[in-house]
Amino acid sequence: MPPKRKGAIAGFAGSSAATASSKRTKPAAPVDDDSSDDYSTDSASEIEDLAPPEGAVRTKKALDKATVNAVVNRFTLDSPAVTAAPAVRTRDSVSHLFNKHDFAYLHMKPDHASRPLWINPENGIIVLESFSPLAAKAQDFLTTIAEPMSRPTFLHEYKLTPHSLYAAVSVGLDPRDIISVIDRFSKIPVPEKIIQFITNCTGSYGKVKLVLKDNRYFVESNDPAMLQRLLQDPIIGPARIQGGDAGSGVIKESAPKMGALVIPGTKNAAGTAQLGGAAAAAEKKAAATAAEDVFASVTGLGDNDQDDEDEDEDAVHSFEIPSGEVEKVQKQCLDLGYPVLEEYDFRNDRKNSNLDIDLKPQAQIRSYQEKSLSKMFGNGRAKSGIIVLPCGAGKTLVGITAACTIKKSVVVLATSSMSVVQWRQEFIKWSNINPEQIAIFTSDNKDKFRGDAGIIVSTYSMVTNGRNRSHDSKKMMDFLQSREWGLLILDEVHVVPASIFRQVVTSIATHSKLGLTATLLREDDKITDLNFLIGPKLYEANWMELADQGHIAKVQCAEVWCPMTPEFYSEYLREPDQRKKVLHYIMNPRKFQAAQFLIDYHEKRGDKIIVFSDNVYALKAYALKLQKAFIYGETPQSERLKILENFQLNDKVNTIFLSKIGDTSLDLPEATCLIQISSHYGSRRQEAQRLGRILRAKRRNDEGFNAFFYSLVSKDTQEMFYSSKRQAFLVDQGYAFKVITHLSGIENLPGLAYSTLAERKELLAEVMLQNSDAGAEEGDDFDGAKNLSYNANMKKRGAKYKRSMGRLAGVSGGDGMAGPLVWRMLLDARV
DNA sequence: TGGAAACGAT
DNA sequence: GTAGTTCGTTTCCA
Repeated sequence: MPPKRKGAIAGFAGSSAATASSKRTKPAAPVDDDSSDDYSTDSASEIEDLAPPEGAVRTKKALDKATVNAVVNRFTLDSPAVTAAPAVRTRDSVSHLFNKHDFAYLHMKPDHASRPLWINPENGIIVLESFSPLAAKAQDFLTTIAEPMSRPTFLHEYKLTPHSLYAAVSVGLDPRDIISVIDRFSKIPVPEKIIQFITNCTGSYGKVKLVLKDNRYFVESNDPAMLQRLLQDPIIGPARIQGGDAGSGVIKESAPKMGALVIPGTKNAAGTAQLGGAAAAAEKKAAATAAEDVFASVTGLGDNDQDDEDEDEDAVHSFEIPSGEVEKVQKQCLDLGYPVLEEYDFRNDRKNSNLDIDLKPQAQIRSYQEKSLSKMFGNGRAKSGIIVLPCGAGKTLVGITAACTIKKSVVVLATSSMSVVQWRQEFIKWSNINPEQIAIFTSDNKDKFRGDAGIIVSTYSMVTNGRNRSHDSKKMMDFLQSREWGLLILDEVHVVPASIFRQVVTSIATHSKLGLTATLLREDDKITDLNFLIGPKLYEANWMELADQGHIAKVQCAEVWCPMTPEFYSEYLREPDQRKKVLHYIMNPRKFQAAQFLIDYHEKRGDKIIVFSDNVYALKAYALKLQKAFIYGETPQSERLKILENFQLNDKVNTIFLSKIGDTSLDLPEATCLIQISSHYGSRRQEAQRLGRILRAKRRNDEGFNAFFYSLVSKDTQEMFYSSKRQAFLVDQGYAFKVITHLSGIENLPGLAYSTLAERKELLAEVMLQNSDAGAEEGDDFDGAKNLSYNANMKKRGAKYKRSMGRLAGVSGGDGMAGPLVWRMLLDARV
């Protein structure tokens, strides 16, 4: 997978450190070696230079990867060496690393050193040298046509996928131009296979459209043969509604004309919008969206207006499908290679009344927000899709701006009732919407908005609730489903693929959908469903870039390795029950000491600290021992508020402990330091979300960082494995996790807990008592038989997975697609 | 206000 | 191909 090597090995806050990457077991994903074509002649001494610091754990895989990347960096930074490299590979100490990913046969262009891209001819993976002077331009282009996979310091990795190419065509790029731009940036001529791939993927895009008319869905195409093909499909055919007037016939219409458009808040914002026709020229300019600008700047091409003319002549053919079948049909079309295009020509929608909404003048859109919106409104119509921005980067404002552009009724869905209230407040803060026209639909508020058009903010569970509804709720749902909406904004869109929540997409009739999230990640394989549930990913911001530009905080991430004390470790090893092992490594006294030390250290520096513990027992134990406030699920609302208020305003309260309640569902005051003592398996999303809690912090700036993120891990336990899994997403975003093996000065901390054996034994006894309590409860349970079979299952699994360990271990760290089961298997295999 | 039920993520 | 656990959320109802 990605080049995991992230920057120099450096000290951290006065403690001995090594980069986490040096011990990561990353898989031999096919990507690894792509960019490594011609440097096999490198000498063995290079490898020795990279030997890990004394004491760091390092697997062979990791060594290989670090070596490869180092060699890449070496060569690409040092162009004379590249030029000197013979085209024919010689047998040496590193040749074997490349295996079948040896691309030495490819001919590099004479001036390859000044070009920033490598392309893998086999799988469409593109590696960008981010230190190239052309990198910024290349990056803009690549984010449009390819999927970002990993963006650490020196080498960024992108992948050409059908979805990314669909998205590229949908913002108006032409396949020939895509190929010619890649060719311009590439060190090697674009491989034939890649050209084929791009042509194939883009050729079928846009031929099939899904259109909502009068609350009915139609599949449309200019090409009758295409519709015939779809109707013959065993899944799509039967879904068709037969006999309806519009359903059976051919509807002739002229395609809507492409129009210029100003996204409110961008550049001259509300100003030009009000000038009307006078500012037509300026409008035209603004409509040449960021994507086109980038494109034009590298190609000299850019104006594709001619294409519209022939469209106008074409008749549009269509058939109707029921709303319940929309998801199925969309998925099937995608599988057939004819992705369904969903666009909303909102400016020519005369049927649905307009909503009076504009951005307030003080709402200034940042460049990346503008860029993401230009992907959505690239051709004057609203495209359905997903925008990915890190926490704190202003996702809400993007959604509001989209609403202000479309100016039709909007539904906003969020995960919790708290964020529903926030969405409404933000709408009122950033736009001139009449507060009476924006209504909240939750369990304790079911008012409608005033007038013909308006905004409704609700939760996913409110809309999907299948059980009996209260009377008001039913009335409100009828209202929601009885009308057409211009835009559906889906906050935290990564939750939508869940079996119940995905219903929202079809149960609300909307012309366009905008999904927003910071972490387009799930630990199951359902995230790709969003491609047909919502639409393509329109934009994904680069976290590091935003941090460099000062839009989000710069965070120093560290993993603190806490050795197990002997008495805890032997109990940990002795304990057969997986679930009970957990408490041993979370309650590890050395981990507690590390937490105590770090809290002390950062409180003295004036930081506000949040400590996360997913495990409630540990949460309470730590917080009580350290005499800090804590919040978890059972904490009553009033107390939550009291604690948060104190945390924000009281100089004496600088540390709070939170359960996973803090991941999403609390509105946290600004913190500058985050310590994680226990977490939920290998959830990459949780890790990213927690980090997001300090991304707003920009107040402090010490050693170049605004905030600190520590993850406390008990050494030589399962936790190490989960921890590396969890970090994968952030590492791909370019974050470097420093490994701290020793916190200097910890021995001298006055009042250090558990420094005597007696204290540690007492703690151990408590932990074991807690565990046996949990066990007793289970025993009392009538479901004893179920438990038995579960345990028996686990045993069987253990045996099975041991056999396949070698192969699976290769998959573990890296392609990010390994499901939870695979991790469990690995755990069983390793322990 | 509190409990029950259902659901989500792992 | 599937269940496993725990803690969180939401809803509605008494």
